[in-house]
Amino acid sequence: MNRDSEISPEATDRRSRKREEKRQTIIAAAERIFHEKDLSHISMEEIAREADVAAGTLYNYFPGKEALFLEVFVNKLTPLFDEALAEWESDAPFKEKLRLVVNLHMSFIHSHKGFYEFLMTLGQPDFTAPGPFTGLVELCEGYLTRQTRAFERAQESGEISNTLSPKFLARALRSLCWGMATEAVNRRKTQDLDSEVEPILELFWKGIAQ
Amino acid sequence: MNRDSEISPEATDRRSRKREEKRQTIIAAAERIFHEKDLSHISMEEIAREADVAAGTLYNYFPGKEALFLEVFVNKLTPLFDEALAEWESDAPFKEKLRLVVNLHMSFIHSHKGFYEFLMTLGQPDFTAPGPFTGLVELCEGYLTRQTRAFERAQESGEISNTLSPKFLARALRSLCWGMATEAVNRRKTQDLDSEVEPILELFWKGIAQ
Amino acid sequence: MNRDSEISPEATDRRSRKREEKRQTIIAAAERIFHEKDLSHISMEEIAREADVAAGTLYNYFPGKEALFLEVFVNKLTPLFDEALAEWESDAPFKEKLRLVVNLHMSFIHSHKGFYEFLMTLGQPDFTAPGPFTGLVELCEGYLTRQTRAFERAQESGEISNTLSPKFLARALRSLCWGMATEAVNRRKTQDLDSEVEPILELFWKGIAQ
Amino acid sequence: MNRDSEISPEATDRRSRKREEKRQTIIAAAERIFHEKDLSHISMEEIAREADVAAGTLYNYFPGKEALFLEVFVNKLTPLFDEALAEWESDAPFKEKLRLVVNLHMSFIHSHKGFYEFLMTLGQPDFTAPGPFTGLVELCEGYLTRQTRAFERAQESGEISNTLSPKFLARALRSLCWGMATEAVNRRKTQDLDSEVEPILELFWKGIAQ
DNA sequence: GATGAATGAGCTTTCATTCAT
DNA sequence: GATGAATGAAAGCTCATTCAT
Repeated sequence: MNRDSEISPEATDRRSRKREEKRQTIIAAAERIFHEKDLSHISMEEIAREADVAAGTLYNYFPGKEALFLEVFVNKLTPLFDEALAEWESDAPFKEKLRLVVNLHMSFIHSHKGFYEFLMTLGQPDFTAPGPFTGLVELCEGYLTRQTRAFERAQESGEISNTLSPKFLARALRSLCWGMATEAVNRRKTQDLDSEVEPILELFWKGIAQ
Repeated sequence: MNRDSEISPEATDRRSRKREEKRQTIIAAAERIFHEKDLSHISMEEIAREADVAAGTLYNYFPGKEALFLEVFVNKLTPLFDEALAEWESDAPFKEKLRLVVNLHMSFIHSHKGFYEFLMTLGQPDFTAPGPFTGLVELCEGYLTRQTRAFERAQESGEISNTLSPKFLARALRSLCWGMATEAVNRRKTQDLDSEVEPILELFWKGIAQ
Repeated sequence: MNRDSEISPEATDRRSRKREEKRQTIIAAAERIFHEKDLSHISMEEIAREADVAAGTLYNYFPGKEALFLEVFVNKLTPLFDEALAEWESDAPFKEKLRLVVNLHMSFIHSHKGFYEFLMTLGQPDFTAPGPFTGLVELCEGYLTRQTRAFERAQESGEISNTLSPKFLARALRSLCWGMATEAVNRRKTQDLDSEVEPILELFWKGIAQ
Repeated sequence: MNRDSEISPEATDRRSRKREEKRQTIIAAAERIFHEKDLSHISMEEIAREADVAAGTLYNYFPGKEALFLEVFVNKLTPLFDEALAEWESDAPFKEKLRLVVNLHMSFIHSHKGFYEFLMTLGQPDFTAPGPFTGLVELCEGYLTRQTRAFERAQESGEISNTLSPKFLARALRSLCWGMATEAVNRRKTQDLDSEVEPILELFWKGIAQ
């Protein structure tokens, strides 16, 4: 009853809106830098400079470096995964869904290459041991699981061959997308990313077609 | 009569043999540690301890940390690539060569997971810009190029479909192998690595078969 | 007619009463925390949280951390010293007064151990040099002086031996109480604190008895 | 066989002698500063400056700040305790031993005031919980235990009254010495420290004499 | 050549204090 | 008056690299 007695609800609202905006400013700054560098080469000082705040300010918003990046990852990956899953669970023909999902991932990687590099390391002992990035590992696993179910259903309905396990297919698709996109991005041929989609689709589709 | 006049050739030899031995001792030590940890978490002190030399000694053999690891990578990758290329250039049926190469890569990854994780980061600006690991990037590119030629020849001879570019195929194969092996290693199901080879082969082969 | 003309005395009163209440709320919060931790491990943020106000508010009531704690100490010590002095200045037999005062101090220490620990550091250069805690040093000195006079009077009236200087006796008594209480509290034998009173009294009394 | 092969034993010796000297230089520097300030106000940087080395160098000799100070304390306290125990275990008349030990402690405090202040805080939860200073706590306890036995023997032989428990006496003596010495030092009347010995002795002796 | 002590820039993090709202 | 976000100067600590021996 004490501390709120003199503050109008609107003021509180505006403040928390501003706060949320700044959180996003910081996350965006971290993301921009992450785009260019390895996690271990990014300093909090650098993020602060990019976000145009003092170093100490970061700690008003995130308990530490790892927590900050966890949010960066989760914030970016969640909408991607949601969109992809909506696709998988639609009624379109399987090949169509495949094309759309590959497109989705490729263009995401196009603009978020650093994420995928980092995600490749999530299996390292440091991370699989319960730790700061456990939440992220789980997020990715969850997505993979639901993707696996999409392959399962397609096999059951006879849309694709059931020679290979659905789990293998989900992983293989992921590997192909990541690998190809990474290569393209690394070589700075990002304009060609779209042109990579059809070959992947063709290779993969021929590989699984009934 | 010149400044070398007092050193016998044999002594020089023995000295340089000893020197080379110590170089290898250090490289081997670095490799053992790299097997367990991220590059940025390995300290020169730690390598020195593992190699049973003083920290300063490392700098008599390598100009710095990055140069040391460059050698580690090159030393391990060269024999792998050589063996794989010998395979590609043999006269066996293409599908057979494919199986062998996939096997080769998967089992290498099995015992050198850290290498692949590191290699995934080589495309980052830090590295593609001329830098300490340029040599490594070139080594990998060279391998990829020669692998590409193997696909080219197989298309020319009609052994495989020529719908997809050989360069795409070389990269797609690499992505599949790395992606699948990494997953397997991450999940600690290393004993199952062999069982991954056949699915990859099947998916890929169906995708490219004439 | 002057600038206060629009504020009724009662309103002013109520305001200053409220202000004083909040001051006390803050002091009480700081005291509760001080009970558990070293001064240098207590943050203003923590005090604010405990007092259920914002961090900035503390600075409307106290110029800074040290000033805040100065008040904490003075507020707690003043009643203790007042009670002890009332005792010393009573007409009871000296040994009885001694017992009561020892009891008073021991039980105070029992529930305010942190205070005494802190007081032990007041002699450090940081503090004896005129500084934020000068007021506290003076308060303690004042108490000691009046306690010294109690010993003086007892010597003059022949109640105790006058071999030792009254100033020495006052300090020795304080040392004994603090030392023994601290030990007891440190050892978590706080339930035994009462049983420490009699030995102290006996040792001290035999030491000064006529 | 590798790393030592080229280094003569003398060189090794000289090096470790130098190392030990520097250790002592650092400990001495830390001690000088500790003499003036509270532990929590001393920074590693400051110690390094006083010892005329770089900040990082400190960490070549001690794993951290606490470990450094632990050594400071143990190094200074051990000889004091040894000397005092030799005294206690001698055959001199008890009163004589008492005088010597009081003298010993008082003059030690005279030149190491900071130590005693710190020691007073050793009972705090932070420290009694197993932690960096556990070793120090044990050292002090060990001394107190042996001092307690000295009182015990004196009671058994009838040299002193056995009304009070020997443990109480050991603690009371310590409290008196510390308290009185601290006061004297705080007031900068260090020249008068010697004159404090006799009053303590008189008070304490009358208190325990048979 | 080998050694390992010394360096110092860099890191992440904490926190008393200020100040716009 | 109250708020809490922002500040920035520390702090403790790590480590690649240098260099006298």
